[in-house]
Formats: sequence, C-alpha cells, structure tokens
Amino acid sequence: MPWPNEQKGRSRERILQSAFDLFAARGYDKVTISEVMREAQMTHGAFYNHFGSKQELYAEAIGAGARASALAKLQQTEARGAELLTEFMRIYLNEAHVRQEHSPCPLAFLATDVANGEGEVRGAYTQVFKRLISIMSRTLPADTPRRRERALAVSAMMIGGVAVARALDDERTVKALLHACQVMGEGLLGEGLT
Amino acid sequence: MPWPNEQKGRSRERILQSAFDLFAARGYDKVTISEVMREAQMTHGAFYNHFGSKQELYAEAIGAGARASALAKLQQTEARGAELLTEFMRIYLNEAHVRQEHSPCPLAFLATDVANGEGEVRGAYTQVFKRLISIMSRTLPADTPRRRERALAVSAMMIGGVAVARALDDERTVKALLHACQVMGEGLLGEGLT
DNA sequence: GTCTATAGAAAGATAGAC
DNA sequence: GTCTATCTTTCTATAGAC
Repeated sequence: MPWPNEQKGRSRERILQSAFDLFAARGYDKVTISEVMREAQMTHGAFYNHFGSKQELYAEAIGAGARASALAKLQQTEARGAELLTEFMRIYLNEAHVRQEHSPCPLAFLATDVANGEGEVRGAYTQVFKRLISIMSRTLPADTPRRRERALAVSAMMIGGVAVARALDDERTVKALLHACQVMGEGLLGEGLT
Repeated sequence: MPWPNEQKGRSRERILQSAFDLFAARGYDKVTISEVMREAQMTHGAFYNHFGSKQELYAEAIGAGARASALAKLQQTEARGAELLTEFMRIYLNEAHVRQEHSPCPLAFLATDVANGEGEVRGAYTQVFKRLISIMSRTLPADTPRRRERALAVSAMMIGGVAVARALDDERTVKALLHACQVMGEGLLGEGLT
C-alpha cells in the first residue's frame, strides 16, 4: 500500500528528525513546537495536521531517534558479534556522542526527561530499551554465562555514563568516566572480545 | 557566628527540601515556584527573599538532595568498607528508590534534566558526582586494581540503572535491570566483598 | 519576611483563508 | 497541507501593604 500523499510523509519525517534533535539537545519542556516546525521548514500552524499533541510527537520522536542511532547504522554494516559490540561501545562512550555531534542515543539523552512524561512516551522508551537488550544479548556468544544480565548491566553503564557525562562541568572527569565505562564494560562482556 | 535570624534559615531549609522532592519527582520545568512554596507552607511572593531565581534554587537543591541521600545517612552509621558499599548498592538499586519512597539520589533522578540547565546547576551536580566517586574509591581496599576506574564505572551503572528504570513502563524489566546491576556491580567491586 | 495582586512574556492549541 | 492570526492559560518575577 503506497502512501496516499508522499509529500505528507516527507514533512512528517522532517518534523520527527527536527523534534528528536531538539528534544535531545535541550529537553522536552525547553523546546517549542514553533522551533521544531521552523527547523523542519514549516510554520507552527501546520503541526497539528501531523500530530495530535506535543506529547504524541515526543513519543514518536523517540522511535525516530532509535532508527537514526549509531547502533542502527552499525547493524547495516557487516560488523557482527564481538566486533559489533566493541565498535558500538567505542562510538557510544565517546565525547563526540556526549556533545551530540552525531545522532545521539535517545536512551541516554532523554532518560530522566522521559520519566517525567506520559504513558505513550514511556512506552516508546521501553520498546527502544528492550530492543537494545535483545540485540546485545543475542550478539554475545551463546555460551556466555549470565548473558542477559550482562547485557542489562552494561547497557545501564553505557547509558548512565553518557547521561552523567552530559551533565558534568569538568572535561577531565568526563574523559575519565567514559574511559572507565569502556574498559569495565569490555571486561563485563568477556575479556577476549576482539 | 550564629544566624542573624534563625527563622529565615528554617524557611530556607524547608524550601530546599520541598524543591528537591518536587524537582526529582517531576523535573525542573514541570514544577512551579508556587508549588514549591506551597509545599514549604508559604506563598510564592516570599520566594525571592531566599533565592534570586529558579535556577539558583535548582543548583542549591541538588546539594540539599545529596545531603539527604541514602549514602549520607549510611555514612553516619558504623558501616564501613565492603559492608558500606554492598549496603549502599542494595538500597540504591531498589524499587523503593526508583519509586522515590525515600529521599532519592540527585545524580540519578536529575541527570538529563541537569544537562539542560545553566552553569551553576551543572557545577553543583559535578560537585556531588565527584564526591561520590571520591567516597567509593576511598572505601575500596587500597590494593584494588584500577580502584578509581571501578568507582567510576560502577557509579555510572548504578545511576544509569535507576535513571532508566524510572523511565520504563514494564515492571518485570525494571526488576531484571536492577538485579542485573546489583549482581554485576558487586562483581566489579571485587568478588569477595562481604 | 511573608502576604496579595499584578505585570509581562511565553507557549500549546485552534480558526479560517488559500 | 500550510499559512497567518489569535485564544487562552500558565508561569517567572516584581510591587507594595502589613
């Protein structure tokens, strides 16, 4: 079933990308619908032809952020297994990610923001998180002890590391934190990963 | 030097506690000064006799939250060394903490919220984080390899675990996440801790 | 220091022309 | 579908009485 109007789909996609970038950079409440629409090259009156409310936009933007994320792009390369995981951690626990120099991880950039949101927003976040755990768990060797627990704990460490780094004032501490998470994360996923 | 007016100090302390509780529960932008003052049993006109702006209140509330935290209380007991660390992790990575049934950790509850704040707010957050790392690091046995890196990585895991858990929709995933962080965290801090 | 009252600005959502 | 214009509400911050 092709789209009734291809132009509408493109506008919608521009709004979602603009919304995710802005929400990640400044948080839900500090971003206005006018700004999102301006970034998407429309005026704010057009917004309600695509979404019913700002919260609905937020929920959908989380999914859009996940589709644009580093992990989604990595999965389109030929990297698999241990190589995929170490490369993912290297990109994730990086100052360029903290500074939002590429499309960031919604789980890290929106964590406490989402906790203050409504049901549909938290539902979208939960879906993205479960999907990450599923991918990380399946990517670990089948005989890894406590495979799912490792995936959960390392994810929490990565998300927490980036979320905290973004709040910090002190570049030296940021560097040390990201590095520590990378070293200890690789340890948890199995010493001889690469 | 005793306080010029003891009553003023008490009002100020009430405002700070009320502010931290509300900011942690709903996020900076979703809390109004009127609400904070009402919870502190005053009207909002009195606010500006204590603080110059809402952001200034936020910065100070982060410090107040740290002083009221589980770790601060634990340090006033006789628990030390491995016992202190395992007890801390048990209280921290707990559903009661996620549900804010006791004074929560500002690092976990305000992480992405602080990242969107101004300089003084991030400065206060950084101070609290550095202090946590210092305490955890010093509490580990002096001959622990990579002592500071362990403290940083486990802190990120704990903060990330609680921050993500608060955003999640699904109680089963929350339980699994908190448990995984506890098991893997104890592993990182040294197998034979207790 | 605390109160009531209000100024002044901002933002979500809607109406109606094109 | 997108635009301009506006309704309506909410909130920070201030003024001035007590």
